[in-house]
Amino acid sequence: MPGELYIFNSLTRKKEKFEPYNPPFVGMYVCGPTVYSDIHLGNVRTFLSFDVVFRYLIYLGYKVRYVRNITDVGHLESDADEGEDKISKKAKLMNLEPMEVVQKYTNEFHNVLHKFNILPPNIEPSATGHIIEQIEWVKKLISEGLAYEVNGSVYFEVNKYNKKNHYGVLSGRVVEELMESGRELDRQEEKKEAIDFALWKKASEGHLMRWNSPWGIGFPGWHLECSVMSTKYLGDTFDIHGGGMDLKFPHHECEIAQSVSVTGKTPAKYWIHTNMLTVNGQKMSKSLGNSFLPEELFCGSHPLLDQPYSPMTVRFFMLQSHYSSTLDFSNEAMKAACKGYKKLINGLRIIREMQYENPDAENPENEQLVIQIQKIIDACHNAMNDNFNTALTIGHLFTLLKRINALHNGLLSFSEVGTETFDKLKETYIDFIVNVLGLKEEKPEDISQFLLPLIELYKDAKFNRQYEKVDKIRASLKASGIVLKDMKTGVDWAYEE
RNA sequence: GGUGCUGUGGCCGAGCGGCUAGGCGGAGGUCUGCAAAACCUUAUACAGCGGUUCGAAUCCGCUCAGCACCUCCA
Repeated sequence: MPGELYIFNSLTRKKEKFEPYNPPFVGMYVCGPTVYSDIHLGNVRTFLSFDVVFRYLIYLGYKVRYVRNITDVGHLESDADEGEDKISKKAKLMNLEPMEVVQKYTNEFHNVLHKFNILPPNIEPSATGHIIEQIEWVKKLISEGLAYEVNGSVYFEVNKYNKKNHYGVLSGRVVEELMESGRELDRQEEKKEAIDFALWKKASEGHLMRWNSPWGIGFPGWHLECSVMSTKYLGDTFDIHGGGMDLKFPHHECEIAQSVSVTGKTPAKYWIHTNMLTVNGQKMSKSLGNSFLPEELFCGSHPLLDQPYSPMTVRFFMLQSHYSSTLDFSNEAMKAACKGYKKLINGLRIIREMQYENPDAENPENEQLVIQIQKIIDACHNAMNDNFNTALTIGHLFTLLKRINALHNGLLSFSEVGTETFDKLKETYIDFIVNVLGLKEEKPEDISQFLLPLIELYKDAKFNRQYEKVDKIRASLKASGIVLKDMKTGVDWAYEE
């Protein structure tokens, strides 16, 4: 039985015992992508990290409602609430309707996550689907006296909020310092203070995404959607809120300020922030030009890559580090991960088929061994319970794998392990790899690479009149849905109809 | 300038006061027609300098190197 789960809470900067508000239910909100372009591998890391959190909570028996949003409006291009909306800009560039851009990249996003075996969330709300709710929130914030309207835009007044609350609880920032040490902030004609942030922006003439509001035609600010949607689907208070490190400030800070202002409560109990994927020690990001797309990775087409890497290799690679550490991408590390992954997954194939067999009186149950295996099984749980330490878990799984392989090739007899321990070993290994870590077998799709040499064998056997062999090959292919066809022109194959 | 983080053997990467992490790679061995796989054994570490402690990779101080956030970013 797994013990207690501890989570590092960014809000308190401490590891805390996980006690959901309303067990067995758990509410988890994770900030999703802005769908204005393809997601890169760094983005994938974040969603992968939360996928494991989601999976492990389910594994522990919680009923999880996982909400991950799609940002399809309001995310501005340049600094300090100025500049164009990212989606809007892309739409102009591609000569598409903004919602076409949104759909295109949302589809792509789903596609990519699916390849990495990342489970879909239970609810995936979009910002544009919640304009009405967002307008309601802006109204509330104005009536609370914490927001003000200027020229058809509405801003959150951070200073005022900070009098009664602490703007900066999460990121450890102090408002006074923020105001002093800010960068050139001369462009903020509208705002009272540079640190104020937009709740609603007036749409200029050419702006493509526009909605009617009490303040005129406009669109919602970026931070608002998460406050609105998280509380709508998970309640004023919920258990886990997650996102990448780089969202901590200002995005999550603003979110807290908004939610506290409207509901009077800090929205989430546990905040989880995942760390960045780096390349040569630098954060992977589009602007630095060191990012690559999952698709480029799968076919090895990017200059930084010297070979293709499969989705599960990448998944394994990422799980070998802790979500809270930076992870550096390199070809060497990926190649090592590729081998490691295959080793682990070969073990999965073996143990799935393996049955306890042949009790053997000469080798009675080895008490030491049994204790050792039990200990490692417990260690797997303990590792995951300790703030989702997937790297350690994998380490333990490799130790279990040694026993599995030894059983497989007869270096260890089943009776030494005993039925009970064997069952537990099998269950743990499969459960952790498949359900918790979300790793799966990658069966080669291109069957032709097996087919051709097999067909050669078939021809040889036929030529030598080894019909037993011929029939065997035929049967085995048939089992895979392939039929061989003897024709005058040679041997061909077809999918069985 | 402010806030925070990191520095582990050839590479990646856990560990956060005493006990072999692990993977890849290296060396030796077992098995095998050969090979591969697998199994067993093994070497190579905690950026530097001080301090606390019976004991430090792990705590404290300083130094050096690097990163992230403070602007859009997962």
